[in-house]
Amino acid sequence: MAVRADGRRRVDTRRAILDTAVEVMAERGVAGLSLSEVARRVGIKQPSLYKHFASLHAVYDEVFREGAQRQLEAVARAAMASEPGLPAMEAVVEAIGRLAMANPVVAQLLSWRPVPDFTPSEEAFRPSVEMVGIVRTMLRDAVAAGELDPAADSDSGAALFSIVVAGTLTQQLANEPGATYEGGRFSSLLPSAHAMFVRYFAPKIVSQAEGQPCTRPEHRKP
Amino acid sequence: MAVRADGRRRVDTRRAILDTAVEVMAERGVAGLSLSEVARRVGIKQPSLYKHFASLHAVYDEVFREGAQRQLEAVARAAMASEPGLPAMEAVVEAIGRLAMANPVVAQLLSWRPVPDFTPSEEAFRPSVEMVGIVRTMLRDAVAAGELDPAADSDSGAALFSIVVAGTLTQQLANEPGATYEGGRFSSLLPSAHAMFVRYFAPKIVSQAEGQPCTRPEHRKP
DNA sequence: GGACGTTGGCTATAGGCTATAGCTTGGAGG
DNA sequence: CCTCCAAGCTATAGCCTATAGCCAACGTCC
Repeated sequence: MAVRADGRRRVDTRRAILDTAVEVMAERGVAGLSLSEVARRVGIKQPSLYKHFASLHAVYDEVFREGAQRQLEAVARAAMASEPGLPAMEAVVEAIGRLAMANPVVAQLLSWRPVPDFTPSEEAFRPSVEMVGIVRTMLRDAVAAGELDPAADSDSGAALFSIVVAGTLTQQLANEPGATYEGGRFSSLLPSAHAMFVRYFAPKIVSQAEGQPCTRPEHRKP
Repeated sequence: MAVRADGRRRVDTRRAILDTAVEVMAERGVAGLSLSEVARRVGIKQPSLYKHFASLHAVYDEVFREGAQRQLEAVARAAMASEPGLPAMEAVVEAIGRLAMANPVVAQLLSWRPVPDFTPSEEAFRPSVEMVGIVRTMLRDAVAAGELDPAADSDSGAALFSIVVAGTLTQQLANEPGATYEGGRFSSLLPSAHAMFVRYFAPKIVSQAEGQPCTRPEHRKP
């Protein structure tokens, strides 16, 4: 394996390019990435960069893939760590929210299409597809546990779930990109947004075993 | 007023530039606008374009301003045409949805920040600010009519409303940009998304006058 | 131990973009 | 009739992506 004058190996340079790319995007906007600027910061000439990535889009694609992968892992971890059903859903929502606010650039790349002509490759997209599967499983679990109406475990249920979660985060990123998870005007509403979803799909038939027969179902304070 | 060789006047050229800009954005993505391409299509040389707009950002700004203005008008019209309260809210949500799907490019420019370094001028943003005012009024009306809990008429109520509406539309635009309002996987859920909001802020105290005292509030089928 | 292929740099360059400078021209208004 | 200026033009600087082609050093294999 070839070694650079300063002793850095290929993998390191590749890593440096990706990290610097995210850094540049953070400063100039996702669509404002410039390979020339990245090369300058990494300390190589711009054409040398093409030894590591075939094109600007290839850099975007790799940032997308790694971001999707990390998101998938965070979601899987959160889902594992909690009881199946609503607790898992809550944990997952929080995990996505925190990750998005910690990596706003990657979050934008994942949830919008901000770069002209760039659509992620199938390969880069795979983790996202897998994540949708996890979400569907969570919904099924919550339905099975009697915590949600069966209607929640459907395409439109999943779509509404993603509307609520992604909607909150994209509003946050568009309007107050620098905020923290707790401090953001929108991101701090993520639990409420999730509660909105849960209430909408509240099960219609209250179990006869629990609660008084003639009580209105609890209204959690909005 | 000077007249061009082909008889077009200044205003017409300006109009043509703006229309062509939207056209180019539709083809190449919002951030993919190129003044050179616009000039080519309008039939003038690229530097001549600077006689009408000071910069690329100025073109974006004007597209933003006009888009925000049209959105404001659509919202105001929809709100006027319906009973204050929930009917007006429903009408407004539908109006925003239809307008966004009919002008996806402008909708993206309004609700994301897709262009590096571009933030709309205060002037361009004014209609959007005014629109927030209308939304707040609608929420207040619905609370006054006893259709929503007082908690809905608050900053977080308004934020949740915009999460639900903008969230639905941005998911649609990001994932299926070409769809129609009715056909879109997400945009077709806009009424459900709105219902989600309404149910979340359902008034806690049911008027004693109406309904049986011991009935669970209706659960509209999700 | 030496020859050689591969890796990862480099320079030069083509062609696209925004933006500025400065020239030209024809119609409007005094 | 003459002047002025709006709105076109060419030329050019300086940024960008991407390609072509050169070269040094390292690892490998005979």
